[in-house]
This record gives sequence, structure tokens and C-alpha cells, in this order.
Amino acid sequence: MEFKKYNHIKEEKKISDFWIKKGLFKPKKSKSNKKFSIVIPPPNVTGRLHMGHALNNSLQDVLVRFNRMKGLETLWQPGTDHAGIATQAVVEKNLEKEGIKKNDLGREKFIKKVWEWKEESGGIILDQLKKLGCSCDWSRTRFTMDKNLSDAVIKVFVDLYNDKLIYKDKKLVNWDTKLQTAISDLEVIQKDVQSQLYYIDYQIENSKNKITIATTRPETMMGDTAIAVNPKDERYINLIGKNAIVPLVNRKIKIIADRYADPEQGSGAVKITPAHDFNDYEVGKRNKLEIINILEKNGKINKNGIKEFINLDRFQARQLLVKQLKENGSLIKIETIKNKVPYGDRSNTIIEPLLTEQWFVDAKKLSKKPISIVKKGKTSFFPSSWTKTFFLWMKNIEPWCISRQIWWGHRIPAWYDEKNNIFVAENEKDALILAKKKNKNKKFKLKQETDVLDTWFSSALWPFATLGWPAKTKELSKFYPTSVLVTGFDIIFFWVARMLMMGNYFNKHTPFYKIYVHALVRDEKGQKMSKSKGNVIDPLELINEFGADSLRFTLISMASPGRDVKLSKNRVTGNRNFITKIWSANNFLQLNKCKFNKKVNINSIKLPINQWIFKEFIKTQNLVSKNIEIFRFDEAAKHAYQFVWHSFCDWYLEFLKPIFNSKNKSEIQEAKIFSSFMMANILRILHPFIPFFTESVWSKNKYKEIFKVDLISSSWPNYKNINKFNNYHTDISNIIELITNIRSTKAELKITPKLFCDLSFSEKPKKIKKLIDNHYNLLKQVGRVNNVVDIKKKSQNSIDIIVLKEKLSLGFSKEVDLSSQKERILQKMESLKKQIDGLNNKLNNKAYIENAPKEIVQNDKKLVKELTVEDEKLRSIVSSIN
RNA sequence: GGGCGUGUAGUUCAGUGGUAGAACGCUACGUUGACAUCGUAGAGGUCAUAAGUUCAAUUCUUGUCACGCCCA
Repeated sequence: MEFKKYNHIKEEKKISDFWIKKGLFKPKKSKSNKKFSIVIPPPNVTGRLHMGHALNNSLQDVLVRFNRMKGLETLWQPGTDHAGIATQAVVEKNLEKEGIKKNDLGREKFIKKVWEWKEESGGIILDQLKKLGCSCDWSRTRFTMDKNLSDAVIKVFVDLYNDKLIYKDKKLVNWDTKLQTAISDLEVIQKDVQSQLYYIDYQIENSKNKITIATTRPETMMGDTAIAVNPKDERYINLIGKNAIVPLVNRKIKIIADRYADPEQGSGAVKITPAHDFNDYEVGKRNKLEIINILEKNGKINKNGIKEFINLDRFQARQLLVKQLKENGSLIKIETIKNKVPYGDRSNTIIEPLLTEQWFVDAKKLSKKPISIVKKGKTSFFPSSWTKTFFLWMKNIEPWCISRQIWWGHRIPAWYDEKNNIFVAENEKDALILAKKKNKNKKFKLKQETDVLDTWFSSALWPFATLGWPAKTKELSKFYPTSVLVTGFDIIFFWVARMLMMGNYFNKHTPFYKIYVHALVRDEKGQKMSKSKGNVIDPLELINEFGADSLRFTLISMASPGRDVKLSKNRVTGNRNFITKIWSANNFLQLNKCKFNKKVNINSIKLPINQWIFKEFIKTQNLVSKNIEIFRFDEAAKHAYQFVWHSFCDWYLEFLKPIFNSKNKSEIQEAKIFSSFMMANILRILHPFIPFFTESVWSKNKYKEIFKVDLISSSWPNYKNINKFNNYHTDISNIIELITNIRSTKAELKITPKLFCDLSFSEKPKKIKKLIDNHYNLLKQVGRVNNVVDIKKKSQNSIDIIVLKEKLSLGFSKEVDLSSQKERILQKMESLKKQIDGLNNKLNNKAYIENAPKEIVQNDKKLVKELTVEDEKLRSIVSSIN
């Protein structure tokens, strides 16, 4: 009989629709009153599923399905974030294709366009997550720009402002000249590049002497307001206090002493441009220097620059300036050096420090509570090594620049009157009340701040805002704090730290008890996947080709802590094969009409192989549970795989065959029922890993009718050990060892495994005789054994082997050549001798006997004895050959 | 420069103070009523390197080398 192949495309769609339609992802009240909750790291609304998402969400789904099956009231809260800059860029680009410019539309109309885009194609990634099998409560999907989330953002802003944790300030910030907005420190990437280091002479006023400075950004000379030398640098001591003339600019600037100047670096003298360098800004503050900003917001030279440079881009200006310095002899030399240059992570353009007014969060104050929370272990990282990274960053945290000069996002709830007084309130009406007080009946007009908030500002509220905060909702009290946050290490600072700040400030409790940090997914050579390298593997393609289950199982089983996942297609193929293997095993059961019957008492099963497999299953069930609980998903998957393929398929199903072929009706009956019961349990423990396939087989096998529940809602296996099964469990393990020995002996002798052999005992029959008698039926078929014959009648052509510490004789027909086995055994004896000698050496060592734990010594002694016996037996076997 | 992590079979990775494990790959052979997307058997390792602690180190400590990441 031929079975159809498992059709993952058809089944996954069907199952997914079924789960969602039936609302099976929604939290279900539990008897125990225990809860489990996770908030999804919200993907960008512009996002498309990549391998990182696939890994991240597969892991979350394992946890969610596992805990749901364990009977906890489980919520996986989904949603997306509005990705301010990225989304604005996408929509802008789309409009440009139609020849429409953002500025021509105006703010309001543009925002409308963004919403239109969002409605149309903003949900794609969520559909992709559904394809992956994610069991989020989709009915609760949230978006960071939703009304209630926006309300939360406004409230948080106003509260923090009133608590003096948000303030407006004029500071040097990271300015993106392409996007024309400020960005936070974290959004700046320091890239290694080759740069030119220019050595430039500045004339000393009223002197023939010159002072040489070195810079990689000569154009900033136009904003120089000092030259700094180290106070201890003797070369320059006599110049301190004098003036130097900036070449071409012809401005007089002071030569000052400041510790920032490093005598070892360059010439030891540095030009100071407070408006265009973070370090220089500090020097400027210390020395009360003038600040001259020479750049427009688009990176062009402004009216503070040299006349003929005005309106040139900063890089053009650099070229021209260098040319002119060369001509007038101020340029001494040019060196090529390696240095770091800041780039914007979104725009990939060079970031300019720029003096602007921005809004800041006092992150330092907000970081105090999270630091103590993590210290106390109320929130803990896994792997724990991330704790250190977290502290390092949190303890050196800088003010967080939260304002962005873009349109798409949460507009800052601040209003200004004509005198630029600031009124922060939840709405214009409240701002007006504040303004009236301040302006005392005088006439005034209010204008709202045009800046919007950093996207991460709203993401920081995700764990409680999605649950309805600031309203005191049922969900909030039930599911906050969330059980665990699953995320990549790359956003520990961006997101995790900020959630901890906001969560702990606005709630009594920390937002999550545990943080599971997973690694990056790389290609099979360990390289980061990137479009430019062309080594990106699209998860959706893999899902199409192999099924979501195969991809999930692969990612999950490769997620070992602290290591990157190196994904290759071969792995996915291997795990697809695993699923096929279960499929065909299930077909075998179907073929034999194996069907579970609830009336049967599992505790009273009699068949040795059933007792054996049950015990093996219990071991596995415990290992899988334990490992999921400690986030060892790789180990959990490995144990499940090992059990299903090797214990269940390789041995148990093979042992079923002789029983099905027998005439013992009660045994056949028990085998049919129990094997089906085992299959149901296999589906259960595999469900968190490969949910579609398992649910599909569950329904195909009609377990749904027997257990009256869909697999996703069924209970996690938690069987207790049954001691009376121990004896048969050992028996079957021994039978397996015996069969394996017979098989390898045949293979070593180059005897085709199809050949049957006789068994006989050349020694007094002991345990092994009894074992063989008891399980002859299994041995006969699976081990391909003919008869157990009396030693006197044993075949002339026979070979002795040692199994389970006893000697056993395998008899073959005359033609079979057994002499080759001699070499084999001699080899074995040699390695045995090495082992025995090694152990004896140890045991002759007084210090060892005295210091080592007794059990270890005992064990070694026992081992020597056993090995010696085996050695003797092998010796006698060798002498019997020829 | 500071910090973190990793070096174990051909490859990807588990693991442990007391006889080295898995998966994939490889080699040989196929018992035809679950499965060739398979079965059976097998080969393959100075556990990066040096020193120290210990009766005993792949495991603990320190140094070195290599690779990766983060921060400045």
C-alpha cells in the first residue's frame, strides 16, 4: 500500500486557518490560575520576514505552545512598530515615483498618505509570522501609532517632563544631513575607514613662528576658535596665551592649555572647533570658547564660512580648502591613516555633530532602578554574560536625544507661545490653560512642537502599553510583568534597556522576569547575511520548499546559547527528512490499524517492548520539559529527535513487526493500542517545535475525537515512572545490545545481513539464555536468528562473541569464512590491554587510592575485573579459530 | 585601548575534574508490506597552544596564538 506524501503547503495553510478561526491562540483561563505571557519584539511595519525574525519568533512560539499545553493561561501579544524614519522614507520614495514631493503635500496630507500605505501593506510581516506558525493572539494586534498607544506615549512624556526627566536643551547632537534629523548615539555606527590626515601650519600672531596642527577634517577650520596644547608639553609652553591666525579664514584664535591635547598624537597641538566635534565642544565649555557653526542642516557651508565656500557641500569644501592651503604653503604634509568615522545606520551617510535644540531624556536617573532590578535578579539575562554588558552600558549612559525632525511619529506634546515659553500637556486645551496662567490674560498664540519622538520611545512602553496602560485593564493585571522577553543582543541597548527604564518607572513591577538573548543567524560559512554579499537566505523560500516546521525545527535545534546560528540548506533538508520519517512511521501504524482506546489502563500494559518504550518516553518527556524551561531549546530538540527516530522508529516499530506477525491476539491488541498512544504522545512533545505537522497528524489519526481536544490545546505529557516496568526495560535494552552485536559481527565478517544464524552457548547458560528464551520472538525476526541449538549440535562453522559479558556462539553455514574475525579480535584485545594497563597504573598509585573518591576507585577496580574477563574470553575465542 | 565571547571528528555543534558525544557528510553493504527524504555496519579526535593547581585537566587558573562581537 502506498501512502501519499505529506503536503506541507496545503496542510500548513489549512491548520493555520483552523487555529485562528477557532481562536485557539487566545488566552484560556486555567485551573491553576498560573499565567504565561510574552510580548513580541514588534517588527517594523515596513519589515519583511528575515532569518532573524524566524529564529526569534520560533523560539517564542516554542515557549508559548509549551506553556499553553502545560495549562497556563498564555498570552503572546503581537504587533508592529511605526519605524519613524524607515516608514517615512518608504512612503516618500513611493510618492516620488508619482512625482509628488513630501513638502508640496504638507505635513497633514503626507501623514494621511503614510496611514494609507500602512493600511495597505503594513501588515505583511504579521502574515509572514502566521506562516511561520506563530501562535500570537492576533485579535490583540497592536501598532505603536494606535490611539491608545499614542495616548500612553503622551502621558509618559508629560509625566516625565513634569518630573524633570525630560527637558529641552541646546546641545551638540548627531545630525544626519541626508535625513535632516537628529539621531541618538545608538543610531550612529563607527566605521573603520582610511582617511587623510592633513598637517597644517597656523601663523603665530606677531611672530615668524608657526604652529602645526593635524586634522582629518580641514574644512572645520572655518569654525576653529582655539588651538589647544597640553599644559605639560614643553614644546608649546611659551605659546600658551598667544594668538594664532587661521589660514585662509584669517581669524585670530587663542592658543590654550587643555589636557585634551595629547602630546603623543600628531603634532601635539590640536585645533578646537566646538561646534563640530564632541570633544572640542567639551574643551570649548571648559575654556569658555566661542562656538561658530559653519554648517547648514543639509551639510553645506553656511554664511559663517569663507565667502567663496558658502553653499558648498562639506566634502567639496574640503577639497577646495586643501587646494588653497597647498597653494599658500600652509599645508605641510598629508598622511594616510586608519580611523573611525560616524555613519547613520539608516541613511549610511557621514554624521555631523551639530549644535541644535533637542529634547532629551535624563537616562541617567531612569537607569538607576533597572540597574538595581537586574542586580537583585528580579529581571535576569540568559545567557547571564549579558548582564555585564548591560551594566557597562547602563552605568555610562548619556542623555537620550528623543526628538526627531521628521513627520511620521508621535508629535511631541509641547506648545510654544510667541516668547518661546514651553507648555507641555496632554493636549492643546490643557496647554492653553497653562499658557493662560503664564501670560496673565495677555494675548498670545500657541504653536505645537513640530518634532516627533524617537520610535524607541514608544517601543519602550510596549510591555505595558499593549496591555492597555494607563487604563487599569484586566490584561494588565493578569499578564504584566511578562514572563520572558526573547530578543537579539543587538537591541539590548536600543530596546531592552529602555523598556526596563520605562517599565520600572511607570509600574510597580519590572516588565519581564527573564530576558532570553539569542544570537544572529549567519550563513553556513559564518558570514553575516547581507544583501550586498548576496548570501541572504529568505525564510519564506525555505518555508515554501521544506515547510515552516522544517525551518523551525532547524533554527530551534541550532539555538545554543552564546553561539551564532550558522544556517545551511542541508540542515533544513535533514530536518524535513525527520518529519518525513515520522510521517512514514505513522503510516505504518495506520496500516496496521493501530488505534488508541481510552479504556485501556496504561499502567497495566504487559508487553516488554511497550514497557520499554514507555520508560524511554518518560525519560524524554522529562528531558524535553526541563530543557525548554532552562532555555536549552537545542538540547530539548535533540532529545525529542533522538527518541523519535532512534528509540521509536529504529527499535520499537521493528519490534512491533514480530508481534503483529504472531498469533497472540491479546499481545497484538495491546501493541496496536499502545503504539497509537505513543504516537499521540510523540505529537505532543513535538508540537511546540513542529506545530503544523503534529496538529495535522493529530487530526488525521482522529486523536481529536478520542481525546476531545485539538493538539494545540491538549495537555503536555507528564507521566510518572512506573517501577514495575524496570525489569522488562532492562531486558529490551539487552536484546538491543545483543542484536547490535550480532549485526556488527556479520558486517565485520562481510556476511550479508540477510543471512540467519544459529545461537548456542559454549558456557554454562546464564542470564543471556533466559533473556533469549523470553524474547526469542523479537530476536528471531529483528536479529535474524534461526534457532537456539545445543552446544553439542552447534555448527562446525561458528564464531564466539561476547555480549553482555557472556560468551555466545553464532553458527553459520559452511561456506562462510570466519577466519577474518581473528585479526579483528586481536585488535580489540590490544585496545583492551591498553585500557587495562592504564587502569592498573592508576590503581597502583598510592596517592590516587588515598585521594580519589571511593566510588571512583571502586568503579575502576570493577572495570579492570570486567575487562580482564572479557580479555580472557577473547583469548579463548582466538585460540579456537583455526 | 577597554570589555565580552569562541577555538572539541571532514563540517556544524553539544558535553564533562575520573573510560571523548550528536547531527550532517564520508565509506561499505542492502533483509523489497512504514520509510531510499530509507535501513545496517563502519572509519574518523594530542578536545588551539604553553605553564600551573590536582592523585587525576578537554573541563579549573594564568599566559600565548587565532577568530568574532561590543564600547571608546
